[in-house]
Amino acid sequence: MILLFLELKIQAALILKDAIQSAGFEIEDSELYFETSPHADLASRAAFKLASLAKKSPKDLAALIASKIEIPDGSYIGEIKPVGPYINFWASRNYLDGTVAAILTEQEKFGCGAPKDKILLEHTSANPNGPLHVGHIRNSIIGDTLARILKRAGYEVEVQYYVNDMGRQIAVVSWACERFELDLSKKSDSAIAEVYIKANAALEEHPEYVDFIDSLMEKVEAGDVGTIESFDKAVSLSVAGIKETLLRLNVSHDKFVKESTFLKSGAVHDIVERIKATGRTDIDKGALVVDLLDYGFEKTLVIQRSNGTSLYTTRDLAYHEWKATRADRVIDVFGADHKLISGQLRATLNAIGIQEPEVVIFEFVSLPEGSMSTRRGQFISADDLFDKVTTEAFEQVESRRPDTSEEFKREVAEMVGMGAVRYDIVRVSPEKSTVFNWKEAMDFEKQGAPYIQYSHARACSILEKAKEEVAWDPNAKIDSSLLVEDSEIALIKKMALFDSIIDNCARDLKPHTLAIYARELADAFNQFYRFVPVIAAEDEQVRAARLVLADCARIVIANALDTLGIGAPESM
RNA sequence: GGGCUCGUGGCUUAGCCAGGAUAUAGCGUCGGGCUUCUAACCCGAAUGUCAGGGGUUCGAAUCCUCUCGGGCCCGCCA
Repeated sequence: MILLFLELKIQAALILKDAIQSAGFEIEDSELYFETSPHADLASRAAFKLASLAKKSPKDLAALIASKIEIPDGSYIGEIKPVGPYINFWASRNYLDGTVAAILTEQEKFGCGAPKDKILLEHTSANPNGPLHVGHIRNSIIGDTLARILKRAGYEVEVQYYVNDMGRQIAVVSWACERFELDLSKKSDSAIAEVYIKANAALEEHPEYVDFIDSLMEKVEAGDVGTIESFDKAVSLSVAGIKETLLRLNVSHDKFVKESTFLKSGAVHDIVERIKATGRTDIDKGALVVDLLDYGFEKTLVIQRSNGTSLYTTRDLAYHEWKATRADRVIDVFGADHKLISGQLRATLNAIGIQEPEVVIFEFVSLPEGSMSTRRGQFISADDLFDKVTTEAFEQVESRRPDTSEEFKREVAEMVGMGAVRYDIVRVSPEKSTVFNWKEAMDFEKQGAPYIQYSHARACSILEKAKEEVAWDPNAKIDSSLLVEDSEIALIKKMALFDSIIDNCARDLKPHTLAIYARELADAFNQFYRFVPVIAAEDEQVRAARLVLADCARIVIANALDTLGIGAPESM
């Protein structure tokens, strides 16, 4: 793994720190105040911070520090200049040439970090009471993109889907399957949703049926074989459909872990005992509750119903205990409705000395008519969205590339459509609640996934043509110092940022930053494409260098798309 | 009622955690660009009291506080 921008920053820090010390001041690494800036490749605001201490103006101080700067030979830093109170850093030719060389050497590994700890990441974990809807896939897309980012950053990542196979909703599903006829001509998860919606309507009309649902839950908890089988059957049908949907979204899980596992193993019982041993528990109207007041929670947390059965929370505690033993870090991606409960979960785990998960919260996706609900049948299924988007994409391919084969059109439509869905969701930062909008989701003109994919296809197209027309050899040695045009340099610098983007995303657990970077990278390539002739370059050496640059762009765009879980078509 | 969170041009959105150089980009609008490597592209223009008030600071979209508006949550659902 070769560091570029991250290395540039390290070198800049050393140089600046030495200069500040030569100027007679002490400063910590964390006080160098580096920032990326439109005015330079890297800028420092350290002069502002030292100003009051030094009793000098930031401007004078910046000039003083700059005058003490010594750049070692071979540095990634080429020039450092004070501009007003700022100390601006520009990259050297060495950095640009190093970037091109690193991309060629590392290819699809470009941007990867050093090997790190093991992370266990849980995402999606939607209840198996119907198909995934457009709210659930925000979880899947954020979770899957994070998993890809963390892997590229160097972590060993195991991804899990936690399957609720014994809660109240599942009891309703199981009851629904017996009471109403399943239409198995449909996709299995949709068939489940259909009877689940009917069952909920029936329960609302006849509240007396609720006792029966309760008895089902008690039977499962007691290990009644027939009831467990009936729950399992319903859950399997839903999960099979959910897996199909996730596969199409290019989202994968290493394990589907069932809640009931922890009841059967005795882990749920054991963890309740451990919590009791802390002296924090109490009986409130027959239910076992945990006092978490010292963790800032006014209300107690119920971990056992008055009839003695466990709750989702109880089983989730046991699940997290198990996860903590399998990895160095545990990360959960949850919807905003889990904010409070995940805080209580963390507090309880902390109270019994178990490693707490890091929780990534995303806000809800609602419909113009209100929030989505499987129970009420108010949702847009992910399958429906995928079908509509890929159908629209197919029409686009048909009109833009009429001479291509049916198979080509279908493949491109799938990549473009699904890419558009993933990009549209991942580009927005998780803390914003959004309203689903068909028009936005179907728009391929804006700078979304198709824009990035198109730039990749363009790069591939140049290279293909070069192989045919000028017998281009991708392995031929080139002189990258011939890449001197503004748009060439801007493209190289943008590519060099990839490692630090991955690093930042992995640290902050914020995948939208990568989405924005990918778009800017495509932007930089498109400008190069527009302003600089590659195959038609007059000088043969220059042409060879530009072809390599196009190849580098192809590699980095493909890596960025791959990390976003979006396909990179060679032609579209 | 209480807690958490969001509010940035007509619409969508970056920057906010770690306060500093003309506030990011897209869509839409207006104008320009295909005899040249795929125009799902590129270039230019107009559009902002960064929800509103108050405070901290040499300096606030960013920190604190209040108000308003949207979303989510508030013990035996998950």
